[in-house]
Amino acid sequence: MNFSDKCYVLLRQVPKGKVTTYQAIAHALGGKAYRAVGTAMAKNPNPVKVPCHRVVKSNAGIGNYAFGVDKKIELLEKEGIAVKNGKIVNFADVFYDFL
DNA sequence: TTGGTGACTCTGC
DNA sequence: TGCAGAGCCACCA
Repeated sequence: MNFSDKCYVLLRQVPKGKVTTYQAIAHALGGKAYRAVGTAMAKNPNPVKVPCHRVVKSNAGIGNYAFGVDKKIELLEKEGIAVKNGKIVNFADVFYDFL
């Protein structure tokens, strides 16, 4: 299992209605490979099984998404996560940590 | 083997 | 408080 696969496994633990961050995933994998997490998400082979739209920036920003930021926001709002001005509303409430 | 790249983060000003 | 630059790390050619 490579780094990307580990990212995907962690991500699948994030329940619907919650989000996590690139930073949290990197820390859970025992490092500071924030950018590598982003790279892994960008190459996500199966967006259906791996909810990469639930990964946001550590400052509550949306970050990016393979199908566009608008699509990412749409998916998040469908799960009950409010997004305003490109940021997660009540970020602390919906944040999922792997600890 | 190595250098470039990127869906980011952190720190200093 | 906001911005810019440096740093980080895995992946790929």
